[in-house]
Amino acid sequence: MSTILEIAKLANVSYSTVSRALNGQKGVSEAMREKIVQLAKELDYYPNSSARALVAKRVGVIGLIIPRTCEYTFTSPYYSHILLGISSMATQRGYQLMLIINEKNSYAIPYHRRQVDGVIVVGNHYDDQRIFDLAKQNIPCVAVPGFVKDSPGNPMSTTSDNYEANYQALTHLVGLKHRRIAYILGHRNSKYSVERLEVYRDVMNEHGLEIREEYTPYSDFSVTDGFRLTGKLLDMPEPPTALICTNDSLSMGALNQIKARSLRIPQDLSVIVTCASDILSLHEPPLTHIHVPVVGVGSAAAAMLIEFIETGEAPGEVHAIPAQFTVRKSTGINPEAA
Amino acid sequence: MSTILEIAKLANVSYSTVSRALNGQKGVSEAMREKIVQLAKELDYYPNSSARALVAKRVGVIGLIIPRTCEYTFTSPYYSHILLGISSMATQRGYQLMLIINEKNSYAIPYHRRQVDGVIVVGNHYDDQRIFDLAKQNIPCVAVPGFVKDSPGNPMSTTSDNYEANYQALTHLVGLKHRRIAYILGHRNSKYSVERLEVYRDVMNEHGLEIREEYTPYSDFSVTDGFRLTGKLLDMPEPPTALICTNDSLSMGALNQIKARSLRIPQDLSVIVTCASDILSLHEPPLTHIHVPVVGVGSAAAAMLIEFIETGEAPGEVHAIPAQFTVRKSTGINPEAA
DNA sequence: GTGAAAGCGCTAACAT
DNA sequence: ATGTTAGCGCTTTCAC
Repeated sequence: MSTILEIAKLANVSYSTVSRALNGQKGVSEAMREKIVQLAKELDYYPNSSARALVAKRVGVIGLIIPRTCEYTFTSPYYSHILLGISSMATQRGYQLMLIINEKNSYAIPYHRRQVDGVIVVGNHYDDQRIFDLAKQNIPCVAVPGFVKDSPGNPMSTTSDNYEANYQALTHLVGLKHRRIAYILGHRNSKYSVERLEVYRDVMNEHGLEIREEYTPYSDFSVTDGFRLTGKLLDMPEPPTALICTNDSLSMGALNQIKARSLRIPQDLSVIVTCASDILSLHEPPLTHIHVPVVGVGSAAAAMLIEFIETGEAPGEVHAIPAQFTVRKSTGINPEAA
Repeated sequence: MSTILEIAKLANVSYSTVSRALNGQKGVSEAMREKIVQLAKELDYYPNSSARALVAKRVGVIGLIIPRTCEYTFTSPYYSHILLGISSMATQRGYQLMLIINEKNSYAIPYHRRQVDGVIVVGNHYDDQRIFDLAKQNIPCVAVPGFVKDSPGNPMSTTSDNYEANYQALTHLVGLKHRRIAYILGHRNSKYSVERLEVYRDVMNEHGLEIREEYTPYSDFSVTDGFRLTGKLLDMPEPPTALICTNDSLSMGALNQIKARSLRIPQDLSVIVTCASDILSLHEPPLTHIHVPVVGVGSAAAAMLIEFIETGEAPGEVHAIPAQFTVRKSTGINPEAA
């Protein structure tokens, strides 16, 4: 494993010149720079990051904290796409990611050991006090996909703004004469469920439609629950004529159920799916959908954190990226109203 | 951020004494050690890992390489459980994990920069030459879940041994008088598909049963494909009376399809699922299954790599952990033979 | 049992 | 344009 010193010897210069040349600083003749760069290539030289970190007081690593409660993170397209976003931004800005799964102790330790320059906490469980401790200790930190309440003590966060897109989606259904609209939500405590239910109520009230609690069931976000709950909704004496699901997995389960019953979309049932990934993009008919920009949420989180690490300034406490509503072929006029 | 020096001052000793005390080395009086440890706690001291790495020539970090082709890694229970295994072993042995997703250049760079002491490559695509380059450069490296051919040039790997468990499973079905047995495989190029098909042929031949290619379809490993292919199998003029699926997702899709058609398990169809996770563990009836010990495969990979990093000795080139076959209630006598 | 000093590989301020 | 030097925080000889 070659060092700067060997290059210096071969180039017949001091090693500080080599350092300058390799770091693109001025004060080196072009000829010498080329010679050194060439030599570095030949010797298969790479700078030792520990040595560099020691003097720079920066390691160029971001800690990705996956709380225990989020082990399922990996299995959800939602979270895996957030990770992709974080990862691509980190790479682009020259940072590495350190994976911290199931940390039993304080989330601050990797920072104290100077293994990371800051952390991104994946998860929105605001009962995990350790997330707030980070902010209190002034450790560079972004929570994603954020919290419901963004009180002053909260860390920075990035998230998606789902109100407007959902408002459009529900209004679209009402415009198609649907009156019995179901919305399969996620966990009862999730930010997203709270948010979605709020829009649902707003739109229904606005149009003087009845709000039935059984039309907005909570779920565990899974394919299976999507399948099960859709079945339950369709088995009601007065089944909904339109259905929205709150994430990819639920949507997939719902579509399976509908297919299983040989119901036609949108003739028998209008469906709007929410998607973070593209696993539903090939569905026939093309789906009217709400696209949640999670890759963007992830990359925004990384960008925000890096900004803070490098400048010490928080670019706003919360960064919300709007979801997009797109009409395609899975929604149609309510058959009962035709 | 406090250093060893501050502790030394407060304790009125030199900083080498502090280092000894904190690292549990002998040559420090018990009284002094306690005083120093106490002081460290009060000052919220943590050793700077870069400084330590610089002298130790070890960083205590393992690189987790997720090739581009494995982005779906995160969404598959199979892979996410491997990650859990790797992660828990790494933690236990005091190593951190660095996530390297979608690396465009050589996989060797993080090692050359001394950011990691070795790498685990997740994936079994033997068309990725960069995996073999690692081994050639003598970089500590384990591939998981391994390759089909383990020729001398291959890196170390850990994997699951599925022959025996599948042999038992298929023999179990034959014993229940099934003659038309379907096996939904994974990708055509996957190690697992090759392996499974081999057992399938062996067992069928052994019992003089006809091998029909349409009973062993390839898939993309997904829930959707499990659903679709099961439908296709059941729609055949001579549908199978027993079905095995090669992973969690396919199994889930298959069960959805079977439920969708209101077929009874095992009266109408015997089913054996393959599972790495516990997402199917609550199914009714309880499923006869092949458990693939992927968490173990992951932790074995990490253990193997760490062993190699610390001792320089390869603990065998391939480490295969046997899968387990368990009979429960989802398999029964072939109704046509009753 | 404890201290002094060298050195890990690098950057950066200060000389020349 | 290039060299010299100090120092980042730590471990580890080698003295005493």
